[in-house]
Amino acid sequence: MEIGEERTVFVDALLPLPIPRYFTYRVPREWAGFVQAGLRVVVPFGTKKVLTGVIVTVHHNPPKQYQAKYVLEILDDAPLVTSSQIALFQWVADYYMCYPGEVFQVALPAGLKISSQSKVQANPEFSSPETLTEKELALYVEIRDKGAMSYDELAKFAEVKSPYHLIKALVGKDAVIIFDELKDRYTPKVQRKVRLASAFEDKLVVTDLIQSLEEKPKQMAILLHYLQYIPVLRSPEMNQKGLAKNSFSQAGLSESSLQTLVKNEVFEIFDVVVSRFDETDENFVPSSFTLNAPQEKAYQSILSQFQEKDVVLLHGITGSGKTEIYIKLIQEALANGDQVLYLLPEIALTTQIVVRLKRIFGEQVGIYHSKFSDNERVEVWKSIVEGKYPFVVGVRSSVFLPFKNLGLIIIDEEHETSFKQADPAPRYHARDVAIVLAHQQKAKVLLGSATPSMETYYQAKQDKYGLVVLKERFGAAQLPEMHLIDTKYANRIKQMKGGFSVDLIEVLAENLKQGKQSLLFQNRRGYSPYLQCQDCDWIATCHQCDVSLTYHAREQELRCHYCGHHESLLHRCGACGSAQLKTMGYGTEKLEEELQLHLPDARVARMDLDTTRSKTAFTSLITEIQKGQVDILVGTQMVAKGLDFDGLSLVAIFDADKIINFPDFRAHERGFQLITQVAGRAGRREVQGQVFIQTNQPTHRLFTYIQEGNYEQLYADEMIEREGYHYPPFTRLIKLVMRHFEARNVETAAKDLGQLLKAKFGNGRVLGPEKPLIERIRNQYAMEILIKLEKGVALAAFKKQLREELDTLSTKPAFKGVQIIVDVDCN
DNA sequence: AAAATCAATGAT
DNA sequence: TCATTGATTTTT
Repeated sequence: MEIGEERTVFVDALLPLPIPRYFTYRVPREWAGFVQAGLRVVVPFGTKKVLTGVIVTVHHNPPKQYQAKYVLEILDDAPLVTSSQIALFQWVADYYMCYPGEVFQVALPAGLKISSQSKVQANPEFSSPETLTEKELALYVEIRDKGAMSYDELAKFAEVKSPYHLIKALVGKDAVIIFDELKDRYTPKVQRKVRLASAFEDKLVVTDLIQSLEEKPKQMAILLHYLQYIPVLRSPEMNQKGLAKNSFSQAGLSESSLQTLVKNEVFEIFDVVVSRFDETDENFVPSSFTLNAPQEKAYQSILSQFQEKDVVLLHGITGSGKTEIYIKLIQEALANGDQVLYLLPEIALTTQIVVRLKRIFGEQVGIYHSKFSDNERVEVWKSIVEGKYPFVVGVRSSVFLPFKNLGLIIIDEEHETSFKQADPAPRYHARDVAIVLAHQQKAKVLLGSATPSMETYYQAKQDKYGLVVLKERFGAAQLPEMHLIDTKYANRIKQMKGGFSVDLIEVLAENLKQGKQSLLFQNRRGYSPYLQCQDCDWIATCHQCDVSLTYHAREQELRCHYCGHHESLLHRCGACGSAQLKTMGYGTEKLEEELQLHLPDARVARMDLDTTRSKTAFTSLITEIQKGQVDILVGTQMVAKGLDFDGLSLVAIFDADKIINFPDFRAHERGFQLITQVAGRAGRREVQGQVFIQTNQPTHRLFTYIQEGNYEQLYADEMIEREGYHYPPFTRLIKLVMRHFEARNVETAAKDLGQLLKAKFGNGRVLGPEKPLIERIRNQYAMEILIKLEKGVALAAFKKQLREELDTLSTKPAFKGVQIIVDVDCN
């Protein structure tokens, strides 16, 4: 080809779809010059659908099998997705056995994905309704009355699964029109501002203006208010920035007088795009602090271990002041010009730690969190691209942000299972992806935890990761004192009042008398997990899941915590009709109520999913507790993470047995972590905290380890167990879940697959198929197969084989309609 | 994943 | 013969 001759430009785009390939589109000539990888494009896909994708490669190879469609739109001037991000998406897809499109889908905030939805509207020129059948007419009338309807709505209205034929008929008769609704979901936040018209940016003119308003006190007040904040006389250049319009109304000044001034062209109103996070603290002073001796030692140790190792584990007991060390490291990295990512588990993020980081890092910090609206996520993404936030505090999905020069990643509460995404693919572990991301960017990773995961601690012991231990609590704080309450014994000597032992009520009462706060932990929301008939033992269950329904007292409802189904409270047994229905078991709601009975003077509050649905509810509850307006807080595991209340001196664990008897190989690890974390909430200041644990097996060794804070012994025990039974960290687990509406279909399919995998990969490696804890959810039956891969197995090759095996299998008749989910490194 | 197409079954 | 439903294929 001649130099200078124009060649058609094509791009391969990554689309947010579960399809294992990129799609090629042709670029219109006018854009050919500036297309590049990382730009978002809007492309047609299928018949009448439009998607947002990202350019992965730009080339000149026309596809041979088909005619490429045109790119419809290019959304960015500069790349919004970096090439290293695309590489990371690919890695995640390979490792977690899903598709790059699925990773792209979760990585990109919805606001950055323009979407189209096909809708139908009535044709205004349609004039011959007599040609329609009765059904068609009804549908036509509905469409006309509603203005527009989506396919889904249509299908629902017409009570058919696929509305396509009906629509085709209506379109054929010219009764309706199909149209695409394109919507860019991101709307920047604007602030309405007021400034003086440029003619008044002169001292003399302003002085004249003041004189002319002598007789108009209301307008004068407005001008003076403005000059108070924007001293135009002294520095006219400040006028351009203007003053927030709402500041006038907040000061109680007249809206109409302001309007008059605007009309007289004294003031002008304009909009600026503002960040959603800038509670711009103009007087912001970075607060400084000094590390105590153990912290300083740990800090130095981390620095020196970073010389050799890319990942260091900071094992510091609760209250040892890990955060100060993080802050020091972050400050150092930022001073170096590096970006920093601070990963936190979902719930911990809405709390005090963020406030504190904001106070220290001011406008440098961006927050990436699901409790914020999607607009805010978009803003963080764009700002990072522009280099505005060198420091990001975020949840799981923030590992997919467009970092360019990360120097440090901190993963706090490293052991938290919420770092692993469970349901829609990609089922990734943010900690592990972060380590890959760090490697990619040549950054260091600091994992922090009081109770590290067995996997991480193992890596540290194997010398793969560095290890720094921090054993002393910060300041004068002491570790809490632990007491076990034997509920079996208490029951025998009739010292139980409902689920409360008399001892527990006594210590709560005593703490209340001393004016101190208590925390009652029970990992179960709602009023009671069962509703049971006293005559025939029948239990209310969900009609589409194999679980009991939880009674929620406030709504007077029975709820399924798995499918979201809810119904009003039953008054008669579903089997025998008896009215003797009784709530069984204890949820947080019931504990709240019983506490109130036992301790009528206590101010009891509850913190669980149900009371903290909104961001405001959560924060207002926290301030209430901080102000000391709550004596006893009843809460689920969300209280275990990152909450520090100074006045909290007593922690009670209502039912420890549930936690440690969980049928899972990680039950002891989880039990140790959870109870230690909850206990750590007690006595953060000078006062020594008290922890009371109700259990019917007080001699269980796990409690001894927890009481002694003996993580090492737990680790040693677990290693023996896990090596013996081939569990992580000695193996890697891949879980296959099969689902189908017919129990028999899943069972036969699972059996087939199990046999095939055993034959192919060896009996020892394949476990199951087994029924999961909950056999049926949303009317879908499930079966599980667990694959254990010992050290040294070539993972990538194995996964490729497994993928091929699953793909060929899914074409077999026994597998028709059976959904197979692959979960790598499952929890 | 979603929509179109193909195949099979049922109603008039 | 047409309509409806379920399964399979295609998407660039």
